[in-house]
Parts: sequence; structure tokens; C-alpha cells
Amino acid sequence: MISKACKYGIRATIFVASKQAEGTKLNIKDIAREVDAPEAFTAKILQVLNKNHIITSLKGPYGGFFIEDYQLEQAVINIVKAIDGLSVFQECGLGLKQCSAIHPCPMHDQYKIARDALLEAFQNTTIRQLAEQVNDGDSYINNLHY
Amino acid sequence: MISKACKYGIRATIFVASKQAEGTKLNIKDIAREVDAPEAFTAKILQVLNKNHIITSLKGPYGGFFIEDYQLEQAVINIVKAIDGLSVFQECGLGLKQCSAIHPCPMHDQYKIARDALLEAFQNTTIRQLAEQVNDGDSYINNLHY
DNA sequence: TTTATAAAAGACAATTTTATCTTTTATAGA
DNA sequence: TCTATAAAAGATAAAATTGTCTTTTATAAA
Repeated sequence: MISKACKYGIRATIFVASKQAEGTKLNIKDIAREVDAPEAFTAKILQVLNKNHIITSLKGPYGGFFIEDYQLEQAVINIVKAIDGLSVFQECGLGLKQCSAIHPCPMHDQYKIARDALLEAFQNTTIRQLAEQVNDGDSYINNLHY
Repeated sequence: MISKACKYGIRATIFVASKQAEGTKLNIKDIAREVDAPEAFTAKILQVLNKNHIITSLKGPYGGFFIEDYQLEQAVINIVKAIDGLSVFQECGLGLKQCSAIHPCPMHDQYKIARDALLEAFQNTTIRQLAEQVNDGDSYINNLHY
């Protein structure tokens, strides 16, 4: 569906967003630990998220990652766009290079329904909404480790 | 979404199914050419499809691949199951190892809608239906190469 | 039974994705 | 200005997926 990198990126972003109220900056180690992702790999991902203005970073002492107000309002699809690109939302379900109403693959119509539902999910959800859910204890961004 | 191998496999199966009426057996070369997939890779995929009784093969002269009546009635999800497994239809959208109504990720509900739509698409469609579409000229399993 | 044919099986190679490690750059405070 | 800190950048490495090539096995017909 979407890459592992992208999933880590979304979880990390939600975590950073969920801490916005505190006003503190979070470092890579803490973010990676919280979202159960490999640290160095997470660093790479956060790097591209910063470049794409999904989150903001500051180097040096007292530095780290945080999220700004305007960034909280972005739809999660922007995270997918930054890491994986938007092709998942456009590609043919059976891998045809061009697949459209005029040259459809045999699953075109049914697949499009699912693909559009996915698009909706990522399009109509803001980072703020997800962060609030987590803060309210209604959902989680980490694995239960029993 | 689903792997390239799986997409090749579905296209190949539809092609074989679309030729069932002819009663002829198709060889790897012809199948691979028709569905625009690498030949040797296609051979590997057809091998697992045969093992999983999606299609049938016969070695030797006058051998090749064909599909039997009962196989035509199978849902395409069986092809996905044989090649990729069913995890796409069960996995968390944000990559949590366990994600359910009692420990949901922040996108659980919206993602589930899309995932279930995908499941429906593959579950409620038979190989025969797709083959008929192709035979009727309503859809295609090959790339337009202009 | 021999031969030709076509898939199966197995080994291997290339590419992509995931992951790690080291060095550099920016920044805050002493 | 010097030092410590934390991210950025760059170079590699490991794993998974995609793709190829060679050898073996099954089968039909002569």
C-alpha cells in the first residue's frame, strides 16, 4: 500500500504533532523509540519531512524537531506525497502503464473505488486530527510490547 | 498495493482464462508477450499459480497452460493469496503490528474503509468475469505501445 | 525406446527498499 | 571564540523484490 518509510514518517509526524502544546523540541532518538522505528532510518525520513515542510527542525543544542501551527493543518496525504509520491493514488491495480476509462484494465472500476477511498482517507485527514486522537487516548502510534 | 509479481500473475491468469474456449494450451512465451511481462519471471509466477490450482499446466510437447472450468469460477483474491498472501487486507495502514478496534492507530477507521473496498474488489470478482470483459473488448490486459 | 518439447526446479544477478555508520554543518551557551 | 549538541549529508550495508539463466523432469509422438 504505502512504504514502510512512509508509515514511519506518518507515525513520527503524529508523535511530534501530539507534543506541540508542550513547546519542546524532540530529538531523533526519542521519536524513533516512541514510534518503534529504526533510529538512523527515522533520521533520514525526518530529514525529507523537514525539507518538505511537514515538520520543522533546528540543529544544535536545544535543537530538535517540532511542528508549527500551519503545519498541523496539513492533510496526511502531504506526508505520503513527500516520501512515496502520489502514484499509489493513480496507478492501475493490475499494473498497466496506462489504465483509464478509455483503455481500462478488467478491474478498473472496482479498483478505482478502493483507490479513491484510500485517497479520501489521506486527503480528508489533517495531522492535527490524528494528534488529537492520540492525545485523547483514543488511538495509538506505538506497538504494544507485552 | 499488491506486488508486481501479483499483477503479472493476475494479468496472465486472465489471458489464459480468456482463451479457454479455444481449448488450446498456451506457452510461457506467448503469455509473457501478451501481458507485457518478463518471460522468465512470468514462468516462475505461473509455476506458483499452477501449484495453487489457479491455472493448470502440462509439461512436454503439446503442453502448456490452460484453465479448467472450476478454476474459472474462483475469485481473483485467490491469486493474490497465492502470490502475496492476504496480509494487505489485514495490515495496519500505519504499520502497527497489532491494530484493531481495541488498540487502533489514528487512521484505523478511515483506512479500514479503503482496505475493505479493496478486499471486496478482489473477493467479489471471478476470473471468468474478467476474462469475459476482455473477450467482449470492454477491457484490456496489455499495454498500448504506440 | 528415442527424440523433441515445454514446464519445473535451482542457482544466480540486478534493482529497490530498508537500515546503519561516519563525517559535516549549524547553533546555543559558556 | 570555543565547546558541546543535534540534525544534515554522505557513504555503505543488508534485505527483499524483481529478473535471468541453466539444468532437470515430464510427456507426447515417431
